[in-house]
Amino acid sequence: MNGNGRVNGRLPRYHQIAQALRARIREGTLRPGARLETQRRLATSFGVTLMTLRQALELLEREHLISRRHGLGTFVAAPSIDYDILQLRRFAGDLSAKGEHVTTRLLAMRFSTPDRLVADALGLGPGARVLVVARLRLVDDHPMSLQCSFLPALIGDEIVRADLARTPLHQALERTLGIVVGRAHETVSAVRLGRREARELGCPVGAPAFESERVSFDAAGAPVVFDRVFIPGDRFRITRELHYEGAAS
Amino acid sequence: MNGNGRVNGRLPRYHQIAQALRARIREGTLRPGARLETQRRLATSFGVTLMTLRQALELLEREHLISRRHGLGTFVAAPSIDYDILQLRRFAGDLSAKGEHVTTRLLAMRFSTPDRLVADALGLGPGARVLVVARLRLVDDHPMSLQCSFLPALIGDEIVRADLARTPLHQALERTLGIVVGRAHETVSAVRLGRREARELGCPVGAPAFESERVSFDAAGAPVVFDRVFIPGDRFRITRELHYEGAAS
DNA sequence: CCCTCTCGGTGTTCTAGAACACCGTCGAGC
DNA sequence: GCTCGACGGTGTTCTAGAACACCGAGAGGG
Repeated sequence: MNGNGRVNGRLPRYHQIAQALRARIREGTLRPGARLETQRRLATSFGVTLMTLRQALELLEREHLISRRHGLGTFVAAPSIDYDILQLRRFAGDLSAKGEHVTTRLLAMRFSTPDRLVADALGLGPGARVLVVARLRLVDDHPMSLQCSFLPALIGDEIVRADLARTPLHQALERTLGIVVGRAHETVSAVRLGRREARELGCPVGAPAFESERVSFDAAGAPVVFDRVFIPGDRFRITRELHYEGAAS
Repeated sequence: MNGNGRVNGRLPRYHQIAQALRARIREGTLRPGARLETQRRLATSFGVTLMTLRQALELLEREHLISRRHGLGTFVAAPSIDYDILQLRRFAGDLSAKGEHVTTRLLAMRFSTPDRLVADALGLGPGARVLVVARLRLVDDHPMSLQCSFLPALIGDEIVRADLARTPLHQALERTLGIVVGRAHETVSAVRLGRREARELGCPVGAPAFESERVSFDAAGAPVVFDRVFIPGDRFRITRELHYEGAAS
């Protein structure tokens, strides 16, 4: 009747519902293989429409937390096993090991509202505030990479005081808040440098560069920090060593 | 008013719509970066409700074919494919699993003298001859990567006969010569596409791209093949999952 | 000149209801 | 005893409309 859109300023209703169900699954109230209540029943009990509830289920299915089967029901999916075998080396940027002189210059640190990609990655609703930390990494006083980190406001409040020009962010997180990063997901693409990035890095606009976007998660699986890094292509390379096991048949 | 569900026995309406839009993108009626019509307008022109149209867009967004931006519009995404760097070599296999149509076009195969970098990597003296194999990888008939492989003449003599448009090089090496690649070293950098690469890949000259250079070694540790691959940055991303073990050691 | 605020356009979330489509089961008929 | 068809339960697709939320641009104030 009212088509209210959103009454309160928080997360969309279907996100909230998804979170609630996620919690039930994580806590074991809903065990793998168990069948959820009927969609209609769930909708009623959450006080929303069937369509809205289905949006929530959509999210969960995309995360492989549930599986819906036409005519049968909705089931908690078996936890997918992460068979990540190879321990990937770190970026070859571990230059400090090579005796290079690496420094960090803090460019900016302020609160702001993130763009959609960042907000999504951090699981924040639109309008949430984050702490943005912009840093320039220099090798032998030559700009090497431009890094923007985004932290949820609650975490950012505590981090603001740390001396991020000297202390690695991960270390600050651990010491100040006891947060340990246990997992991260990283995406690297090849892009052209924009005006601002080029200026900070001292490159011509449009120079080829790596852009890395990384989400780090704490031990509980909650997103902690989003990093966006630009590295000019002429100053950096990714190297890796591959080992092909057992050449199976 | 009818809430028809499905009148005909075919695909759901929103799937049909998604297909129609997919076709427009593939055929170039909608070019990357272009803005689609308003959701409301599209809904009207397809004769469906906003909600139904949005379901179609949902599909396309999940496929990374479009990107929707609140307050701005819906845009055709630059073709881009997530890929796990760990499995770079199993290129075709993974994509076809996603339902993409992957083909290889053999551009050239001839003997020539390699440049210094290649010769060094293969442990050859100056003036040695190598077999050069240039291949274009296409995903859904759209150029995806340009790959040049260099093999020492002795190996190349046997490989010339293989149908490299259909047979993976590694497979040909194993079947024809019993050579099994056991290890490889790869370097990835961000570069600007040169004239020739851009032409083959159908990109503007100077477009940002990944360049991967890889040396593969056989079980005895002898270099077997050198690969140089160009992948436009708007069609490819490296993704990886990192796991930080509990500060072991 | 710069900052702010409003405004129109665009995507987003939600409602209330209806008609399907798919699945397993159970009973009638052979 | 076995097969097939109806049935109830469950997920799926769709409608028509409404109220938001977000963004960029342009107008107005400092």
